[in-house]
Amino acid sequence: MTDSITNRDLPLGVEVRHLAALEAIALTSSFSQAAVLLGYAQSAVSQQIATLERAVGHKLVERPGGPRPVSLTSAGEVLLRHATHITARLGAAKADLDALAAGDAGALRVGTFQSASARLLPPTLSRFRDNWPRITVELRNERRSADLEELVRAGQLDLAFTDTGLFAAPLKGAELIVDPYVVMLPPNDPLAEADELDLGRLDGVRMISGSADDTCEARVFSAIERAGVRPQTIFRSDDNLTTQRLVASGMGIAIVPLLAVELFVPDAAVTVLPLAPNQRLSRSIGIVWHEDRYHSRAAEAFVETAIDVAGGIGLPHIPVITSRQRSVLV
Amino acid sequence: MTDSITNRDLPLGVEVRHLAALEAIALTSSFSQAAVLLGYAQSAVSQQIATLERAVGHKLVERPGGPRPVSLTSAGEVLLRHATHITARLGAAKADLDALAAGDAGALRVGTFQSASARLLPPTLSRFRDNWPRITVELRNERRSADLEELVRAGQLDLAFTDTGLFAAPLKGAELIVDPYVVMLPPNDPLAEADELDLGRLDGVRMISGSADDTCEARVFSAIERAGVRPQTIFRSDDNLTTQRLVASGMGIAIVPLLAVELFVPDAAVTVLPLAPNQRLSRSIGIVWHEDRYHSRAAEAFVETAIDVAGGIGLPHIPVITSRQRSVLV
DNA sequence: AGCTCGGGATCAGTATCGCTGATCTCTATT
DNA sequence: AATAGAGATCAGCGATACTGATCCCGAGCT
Repeated sequence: MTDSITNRDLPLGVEVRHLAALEAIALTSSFSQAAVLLGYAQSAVSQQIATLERAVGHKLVERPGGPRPVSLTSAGEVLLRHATHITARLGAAKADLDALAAGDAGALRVGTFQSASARLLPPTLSRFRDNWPRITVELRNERRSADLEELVRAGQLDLAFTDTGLFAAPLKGAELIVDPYVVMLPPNDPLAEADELDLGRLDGVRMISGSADDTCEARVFSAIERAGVRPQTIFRSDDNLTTQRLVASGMGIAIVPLLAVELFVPDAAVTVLPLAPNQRLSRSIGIVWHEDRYHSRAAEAFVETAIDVAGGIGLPHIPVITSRQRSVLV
Repeated sequence: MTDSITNRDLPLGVEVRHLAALEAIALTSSFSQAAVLLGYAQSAVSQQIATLERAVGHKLVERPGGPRPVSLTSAGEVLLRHATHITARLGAAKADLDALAAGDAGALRVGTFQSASARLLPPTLSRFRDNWPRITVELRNERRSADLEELVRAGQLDLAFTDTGLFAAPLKGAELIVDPYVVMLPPNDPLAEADELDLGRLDGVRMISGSADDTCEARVFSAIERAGVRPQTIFRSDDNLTTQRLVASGMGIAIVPLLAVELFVPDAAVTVLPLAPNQRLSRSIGIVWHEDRYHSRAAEAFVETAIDVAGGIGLPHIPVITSRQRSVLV
């Protein structure tokens, strides 16, 4: 370590409230609005920024004068990036200390994405509630699992489900389940005759895909590419059940993680096939948290419960079952 | 976003200097020593902590009374983790603003690890110096590339070479070169007869390995495991050249990245063989930086130079050359 | 042009805050 | 018991971070 003590004293006089002021200004593009946001008089904010600018030795805010909105200079932008992280971190610290104080009560902020919510979350939640009745679980749904990780990193979430499969610092995590990709077909599709699907047969086939920026979609796309075929995407859908309904109505096929398939929805009956053995594709669903943050006993218990539930879903079963009696529909 | 504005005002009155005080106490286990460290009187620190404790509503420091050293409570530990990151972040902000001000002068803190330093760094450095003479490059060597990434994350380094091959947030990076693993053999070793080495032949063979906690070593180990053999590690060495000398003196063989091999050291002549085609193993060497930090033009240029140099090293060549005239020694 | 208005800077004044230095208290040591 | 070392406490002062009033400036209106 080059030694953080000797160079820590350098940011002489920079204090949290200055950074908060900078953020408020960035947000509102106005000193006076920033002031009301922070509960100060306008002159206070004006002086705070002046002090901050003196402290760091840079002009941070561009004041065009007159009624025009103010903006950050490039130095201001640079500092702002750090400021947001610092205040976020402080918020996280507060949350941690609250959680510590709350003990077995308090809140647990959990992030989920669609297909985790569908199958994994309800049983986890209900079992968790039985054992930790005084914990309020606050759920937050995001479309992309990467966004959830970002929220955990920023301290806005205590736990998040993820399907990226990697727990790089500052994230720690546990793997819950390996979820194989399967093909959803209209029940009477000719491709449904086989016991499995070879991606090579998808040339020109009509497909319902996920959003282009989805990790799932990326995985599927690269697998298809690897197989050297070009199906045609006739529709993109964010929503698993929508996709399934589209498939059920015969519009095309879809390749989705098994957990995303709703087997028992009457009007969305589809046939599910595994992929050919040498083309097997899967995602690993896990749960992550921030290594630096206080991991309450409740959070710990939530993770344990999730692991337990995931084990109970019995991944070994499902693909076997589905591939046998491969047309599963009500 | 749940909105960082509404809950930002919660850490009422917590300021940077309080966190700095907490850190100093954690470091010294003493109020008075913390005070001299920070340049305050002892009473000041005492009051700062008191204020901080009042602000967060937790006892943070355990004062056993008398001459016994103080320690942090669990709440103190929790807060400390955040505090270190916050102050580190502030330091990074300072460094960024300095770099911004310095323009084409100033410092660039670059992290390296052994085998990157050996081959990639010198030409990069010399070319960089030609174009950016006023930039001081501060080098820092770490044994493990993961540690370097940690330093970049903490803002202690502006750039770092890496061999983990992944640029997960908050790190961004560029790939420089793919470095294949090769076998180093004593020149007269019977295994050196072949044009390549099949890991399957390593059962019981004496090996010089790397440290057990090294990523390189982990990769090699798992490849060997996959091949289903059990060589015997007779020695572990951190130092590439030491390893090579040990091999040269006939003590055993070693599997190392090609860039780690010193081809022209007189008293360390070894034979180098590629691995069998289906057992090819490589690492990807890249260079990383922090996505939130100010990426100066100099840093940008350094990356470009490194990419350029890496391209010039001509990875295509070397393995071919070595496998042909496979005994390379002076 | 001149006027007006919105928004930031400035300034005086004050209440607060944060530091120092001296003193007090406590506990382990002798 | 006396001592020494370490933190808490307190008075006091100097710095500072607010408020509120005022000034200043540029854009847009008439």
